[in-house]
Amino acid sequence: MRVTPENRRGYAKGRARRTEILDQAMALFGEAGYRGASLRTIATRCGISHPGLLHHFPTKEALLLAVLQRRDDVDDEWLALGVTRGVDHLRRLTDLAELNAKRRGIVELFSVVAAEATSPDHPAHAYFETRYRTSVANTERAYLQARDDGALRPGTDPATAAQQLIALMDGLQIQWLISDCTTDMAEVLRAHIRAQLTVEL
Amino acid sequence: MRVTPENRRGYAKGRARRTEILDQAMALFGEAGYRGASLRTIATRCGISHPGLLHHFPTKEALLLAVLQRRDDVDDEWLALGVTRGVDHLRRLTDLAELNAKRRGIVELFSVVAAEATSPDHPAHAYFETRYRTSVANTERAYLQARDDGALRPGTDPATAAQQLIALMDGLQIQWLISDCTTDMAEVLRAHIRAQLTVEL
DNA sequence: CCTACCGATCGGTAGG
DNA sequence: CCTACCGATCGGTAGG
Repeated sequence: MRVTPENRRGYAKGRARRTEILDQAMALFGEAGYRGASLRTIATRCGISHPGLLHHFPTKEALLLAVLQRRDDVDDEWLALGVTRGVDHLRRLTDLAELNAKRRGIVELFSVVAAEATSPDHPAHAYFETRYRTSVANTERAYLQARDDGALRPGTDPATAAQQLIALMDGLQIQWLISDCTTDMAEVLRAHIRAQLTVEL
Repeated sequence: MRVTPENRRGYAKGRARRTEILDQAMALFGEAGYRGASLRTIATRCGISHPGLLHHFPTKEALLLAVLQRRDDVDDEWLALGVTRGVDHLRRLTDLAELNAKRRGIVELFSVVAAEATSPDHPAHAYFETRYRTSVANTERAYLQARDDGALRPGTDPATAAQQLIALMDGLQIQWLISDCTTDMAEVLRAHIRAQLTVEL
């Protein structure tokens, strides 16, 4: 197919529409959960009909997975996985908590859908299973590197510390959401990590 | 009304039915969340029709609140609130995690519904708001008592430690559920608390 | 991208 | 406790 100005406009429009759908879907999945969100509501917020939405994403399930995948891509890039290491990586995680405190929608999305997805038949079950495994593994690697750098307090087990840190982040998000954002997630996280280190965070 | 054998049997039967409904509702709310659970499914599992269920609990919302309240009553009694104090109370919380590892349904119920209830319009929103506040307050009191007993490591702030411990318990439950019960919740909790104490846990 | 529709399911009520 | 029903809403499809 020849690339004419019309074609380019058409593709750009389609991409913009897809992005708008993903944004609105993220917000509603966060507010109402996957089960509680309806395609009609998402579509209306985008100014289209719900069969119009299904033209871009064939099923509700595909839409959810696209939303989750996009958020992960953005956050993984922001975390600079593979670049930062050791204590730097741990600090980066507290920075992420600080950033998340300005993005209620994203925090809602992951908190609510992760809880839903503990059911084995939930469409995002496998996604979150993998996500937790890799999150804990990445964090354990950071603790191991911190130990190699002599920054880890003796008696701190990297594997246990990794499970703790990921659990703490998730639990704090729930508290932050239910307490109407009065919990200082980043500061509570930093206090936890500081107690594990022999160096400044 | 005179207490005849017939009355007693009638009341006992009603109580037994109510208990069965609460048990089945707890299980399904945990599996599917509040929004995802239907009164018809709960009723069928009890061997009655869904209008039959609504004879015992007037609305779905009332049923949810009754389920949550009953679990809290049982757990508060088990925790022996007001009896155990200081380090004993912290140990009691790790014992609760150990007990919960044998009660997947209850863990699911609180994890899934708490996440749902972060929405301000969720029927259990106020319930969880209060629940978190009192849980954190009770835990902070235990840390303060531990400090008075000279059992708390210097530099550990009781208010922060309380937020951490509650968040850790909630986050570990999610990990435990999604990892198909391979996470050792109680042991990870104990490692966290030990690092804060100058005495044995 | 639309309108119009499908069958299924929801919480709750009427009336017994 | 039941049957029978209400209006609303759901995800998805037909057909254009």
